[in-house]
Amino acid sequence: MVTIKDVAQEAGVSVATVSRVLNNNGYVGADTRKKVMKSIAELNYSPNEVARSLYKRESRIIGLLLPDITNPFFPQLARGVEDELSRSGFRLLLGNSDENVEKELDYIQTFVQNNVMGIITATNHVDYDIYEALNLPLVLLDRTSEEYPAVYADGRKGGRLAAQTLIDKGAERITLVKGPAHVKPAQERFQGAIGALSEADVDFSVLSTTSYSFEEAQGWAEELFDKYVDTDGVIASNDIVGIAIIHEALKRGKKIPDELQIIGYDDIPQSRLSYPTLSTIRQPAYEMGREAAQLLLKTIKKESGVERTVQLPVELVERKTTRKE
Amino acid sequence: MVTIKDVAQEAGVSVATVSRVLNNNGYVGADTRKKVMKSIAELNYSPNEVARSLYKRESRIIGLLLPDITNPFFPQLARGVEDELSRSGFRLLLGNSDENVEKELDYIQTFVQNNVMGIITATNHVDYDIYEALNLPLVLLDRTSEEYPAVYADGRKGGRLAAQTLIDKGAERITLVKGPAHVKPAQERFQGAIGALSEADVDFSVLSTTSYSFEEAQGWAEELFDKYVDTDGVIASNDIVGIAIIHEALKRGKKIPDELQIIGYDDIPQSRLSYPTLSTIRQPAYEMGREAAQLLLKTIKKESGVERTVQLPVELVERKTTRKE
DNA sequence: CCGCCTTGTGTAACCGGTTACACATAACTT
DNA sequence: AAGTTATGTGTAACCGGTTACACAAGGCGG
Repeated sequence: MVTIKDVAQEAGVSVATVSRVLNNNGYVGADTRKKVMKSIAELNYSPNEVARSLYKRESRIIGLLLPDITNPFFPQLARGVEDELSRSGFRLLLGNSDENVEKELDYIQTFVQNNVMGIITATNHVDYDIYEALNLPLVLLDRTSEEYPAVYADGRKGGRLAAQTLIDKGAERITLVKGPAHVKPAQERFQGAIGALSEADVDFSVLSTTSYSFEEAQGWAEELFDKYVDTDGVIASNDIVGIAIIHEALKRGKKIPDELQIIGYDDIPQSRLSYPTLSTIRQPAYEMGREAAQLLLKTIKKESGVERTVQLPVELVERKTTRKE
Repeated sequence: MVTIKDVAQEAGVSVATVSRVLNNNGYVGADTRKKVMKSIAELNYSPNEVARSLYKRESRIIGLLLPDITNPFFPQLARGVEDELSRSGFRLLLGNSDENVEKELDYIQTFVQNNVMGIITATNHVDYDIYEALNLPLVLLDRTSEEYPAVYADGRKGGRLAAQTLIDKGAERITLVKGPAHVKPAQERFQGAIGALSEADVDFSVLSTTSYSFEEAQGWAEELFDKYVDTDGVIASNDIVGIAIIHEALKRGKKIPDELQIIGYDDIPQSRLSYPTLSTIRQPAYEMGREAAQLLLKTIKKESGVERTVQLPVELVERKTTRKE
């Protein structure tokens, strides 16, 4: 490993001078600078971030904690975060929590141990002590909070919009699929939908589910049609479940959207590739990731007047699983 | 921030003793140990990994470089790597290269600067100097190599299997979709398919594509049916493109699998949710990630007799876009 | 010509851990 | 009882950077 000492020796100067050249601060004579640069290039030296981080008590790393990168909604968040962060030279320490408190605390701890400059987290447990004790810039992503800066899309409004859409398009026996109870955004969109349904003149039933996974989505879909045989409108808990429902409906010979309308949530990329293409409530995931990164960067730089929360708009994307009026 | 000094002071011992307690090495008296433990708990101390890493010249971080986490094949690899690695207390520094050399080199450099203990990379550029100069355990993932340990599934065989399947099931005018030229695994499966097609008695044509993205997949599908109107069997470059082709085919009123058979590649989770469900060549992505992590860990621990390469089997998954004999 | 400011560079302390080494005491050996 | 070994603990060097401080030399105003 080539260190700053090697460079100093090669250039015939002290390590302090090399450091000054590297960081472009303090006084350095023009020809000294040139010599040092030459030595750096010759030795192919690049400074050790760990040593730097130790002294400065900062780093160029931020921690990103997501529930499960395998759920297609999250890679987009992650890319948004990464693309924005890497423009400022930051790197990502990534963790999947599986919505599990222990894993989460574990990751947060190692983030801290590694001197991360900030944390972006999609947690359902902001209330835990660890976040409070955390003396670090923190941004919640895809989650709301009064205490911390947060970037999210309006789940209540989204749920409402999903329900209202089906109502407007003439669904009369709506089934509302409720996402996992411990996942906060799932509950918000559920509440929104319940609100709109309650105010309207429609029958509806609720199917409770406990996961978002591909493996189980098919099971929920089967359960749905077994229990609510004559439903003519389904509000899915997310697009994965929505696509599973399309699939099961076609298998059972239901005509979409004439006999059955379906609306998803998230607008993951593959929703445009389902058949029929899935109407859904779009959350701008990539944008959310970018916004969270920007917010975190501003907090790190201690810029004044930084927004506490950024709420991004949800939007109805009409495709082929809902009727044209 | 509470440091080892604080703990030492609180417990009335030296930092060396605290360190010995932490690392469970050297001699420590039973009651001293107890005192130290108590102080650690009281102060809620957890050691700074950065300082540790600096002295030991090692860390509990490994670098993972993937082309694009937004492509549904890769999150599975990433989860496999993470799940396996976290069992040994390692964390993941993640980068997306977009198959772009500069980004790749940039990430590799920061990995090194952060004292990562090893790197897992899905690169098309192993031949670059930087990997050679890298004095670090390296494992290639989803890529083959003579020089470095590698974990991959047999692309040639997979391509061959895809083609042979369509031939066996009676397709007579096959279209082979060729993935991006700079992506190595894409070329291997392409070569495999070409091989099988050349040996058989079928007409076939090749459609060249330059990306795997959701956005463009639909375009490739349209182009395919515009150019090769009467094709009755498509070998897609991956499942995303495969699903886009199903979609376009249904839109054009083709009967699947009677008039048109389609076979994908990868077996991403959503392939089970397409309609009709996509027949495909399965790569065990999660397993591949795990294997790569295991291989890397073994290399780090300098275990002897570590395999150079792990080739995982590809497998035909027959679903509804291919005929039953 | 003298005092002061600007410029340029080196020395050494520091960040928070780990560990080689020194030293002291207790426990065995023979 | 003296020598040897095992046990327990502290001091200080070290990892590779950054920076406070000291010091020297040159430029400039009065």
